[in-house]
Amino acid sequence: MPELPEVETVRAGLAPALTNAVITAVEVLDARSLKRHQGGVEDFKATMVGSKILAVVRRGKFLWLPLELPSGRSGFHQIAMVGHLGMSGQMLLRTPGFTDDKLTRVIVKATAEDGEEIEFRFVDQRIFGSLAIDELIPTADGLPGGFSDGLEIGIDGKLNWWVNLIPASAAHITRDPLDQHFDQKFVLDKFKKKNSGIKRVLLDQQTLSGIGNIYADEALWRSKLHYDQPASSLSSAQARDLLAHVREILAKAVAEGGTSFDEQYKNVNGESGYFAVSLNAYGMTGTPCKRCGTLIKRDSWMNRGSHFCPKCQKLKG
DNA sequence: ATGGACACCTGTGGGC
DNA sequence: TGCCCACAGGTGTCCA
Repeated sequence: MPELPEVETVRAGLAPALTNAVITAVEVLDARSLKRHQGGVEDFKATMVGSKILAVVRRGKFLWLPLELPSGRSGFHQIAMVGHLGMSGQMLLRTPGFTDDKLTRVIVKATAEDGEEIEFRFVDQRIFGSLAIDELIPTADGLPGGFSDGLEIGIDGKLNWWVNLIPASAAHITRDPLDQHFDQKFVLDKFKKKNSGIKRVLLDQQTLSGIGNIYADEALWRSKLHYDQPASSLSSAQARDLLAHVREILAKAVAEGGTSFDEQYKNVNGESGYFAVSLNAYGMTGTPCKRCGTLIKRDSWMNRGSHFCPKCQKLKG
């Protein structure tokens, strides 16, 4: 479910509450949500409790919280709690005692920087998402691992230790189109080399990250491209146009708090985003194309759906 | 390299 | 009301 705009909405919501918060307790209601954690439930709890959250960082659809271990246990470890929302994950901020969240899998209790007691709840219907402790390793390009909140420079004027690091489990994810170090030439070169359909390439998190089924369909609709058009067949102008649309759509969706159309995407306060009203293709099967009036079609594609205008988005060549 | 199938899961809505 | 099927914002792996 959540793609870059939804994950960024969550990140931006978590950051003010969790930065410099100290974890006091962890409750694991369903161990399957920790399946990507090497070491089991007790190990996860032992590492988390007492640690301080230094920031909330995002690349593509991955989020991580660099952790400062309590003194005496710090050693040389550079670690973070890595979270992924999968298809149905939510990260909610609650005050203790709030009881309305169904399908809660993990609760992290913490004392915020201002002294308030807060709860971070990981809610996930399908359990494709996960939380895990992971090692932070240097980024391949030596640049910041992801987007955070301008906390890169510490109070001493130096870069914080976690800035140019990335969780080992997310190191294969390339930069997303909203990353200030996004390498457009790298992506355009990949397009030229790939004969796969352009939608498949847009969804490949090792080509560019953050795009999922909604925003792929939306970007292709705006660019008048068919999902199976080979990436290598795009002209340079078409490829650049497509990336411009991708950026524009992602930025607009972030500004509107993401896309919500059921109970499966909510921000940290349990509220829906507003981008759904801007959708032109995704989920619009059978409604008139807003450009030409032809009915939007849904094709089964890669075990999911592809929504497009059969007239505006014809396969060419 | 590339495409396809499938595994991991639960919940909802439509048709009969 | 119940049952069955299709479908859902993702990722990783295995196989032709």
